[in-house]
Amino acid sequence: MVTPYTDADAVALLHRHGINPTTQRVMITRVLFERGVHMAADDVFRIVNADDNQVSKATVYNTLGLLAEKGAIRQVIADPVKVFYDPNTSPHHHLYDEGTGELTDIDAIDVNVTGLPPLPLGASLQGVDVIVRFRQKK
Amino acid sequence: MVTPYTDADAVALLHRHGINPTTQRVMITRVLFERGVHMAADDVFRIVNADDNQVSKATVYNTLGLLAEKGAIRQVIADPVKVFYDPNTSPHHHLYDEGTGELTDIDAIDVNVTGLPPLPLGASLQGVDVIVRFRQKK
DNA sequence: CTTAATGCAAAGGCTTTGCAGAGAC
DNA sequence: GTCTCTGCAAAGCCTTTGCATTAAG
Repeated sequence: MVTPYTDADAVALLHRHGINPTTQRVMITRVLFERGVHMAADDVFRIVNADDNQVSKATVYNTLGLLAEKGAIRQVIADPVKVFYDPNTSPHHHLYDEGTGELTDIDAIDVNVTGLPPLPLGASLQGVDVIVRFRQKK
Repeated sequence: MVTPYTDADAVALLHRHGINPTTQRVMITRVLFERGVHMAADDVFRIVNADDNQVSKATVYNTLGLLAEKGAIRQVIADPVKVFYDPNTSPHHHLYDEGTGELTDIDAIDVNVTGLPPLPLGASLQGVDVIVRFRQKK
């Protein structure tokens, strides 16, 4: 499903995270937030360039890295081969199909993680990832 | 810390998982289980070849993959760049330092994950990974 | 002798980097 | 004019693969 997400929305989001909203960054942001689902860098690259726009691979990688670093999106490490980028930054978890490499969301509403130990001194928590890995029975 | 872990222990472990215990496989198994900590394939490769033994990179990768597939060790996907292999297959979770890439264990004894949704039909659970990501304050 | 495992080197996929050119203010 | 961003291509890193060689029973 494609949620309405305008250039103005993207610009606002970028500003909110202290990122200079250039043409390419806005395009990349829109691709992610319109669809609202995590994708790999390569997916973003392909989609951005689908409708004749031109954004280089380097810019896609750099921008995704920047967005993640600034907290506008979230990196999801679940696949041994590639990183997913998730526009959903609210607490939620992931279901990972080891057969297909497909990643889907689990709402965090009902999920509770308790009993975690305290962090090392001077450390700031970046997030708690819960990844449920499954495989289709053959 | 290096726990006593003999060739015979390694052979027994391999047998238990239906793996033919060849010289190289025993060496690799010992490296992991003596130290008892997760390491990347490259670490294993370096250690195995440290004391003049000769095991090729391909064999290290193949063996680690085989051990993981057979359930003798566990793959940990926490670093965007490389896969860790963990000789500890009992339930436990991980603390990941985004700055250094260092991975440490969290006992699962006190950790509880509740409220997970049911799996898709015909799926078998491979595991639930909890990864606590932190970063040193600068 | 037959089957399985190993080693080497090359290839592959994802990501990062260096640097020149283009764009923004 | 200065500073930032972009694009291209090359390089980097981890991992896999193909195939000939070697070991095992």
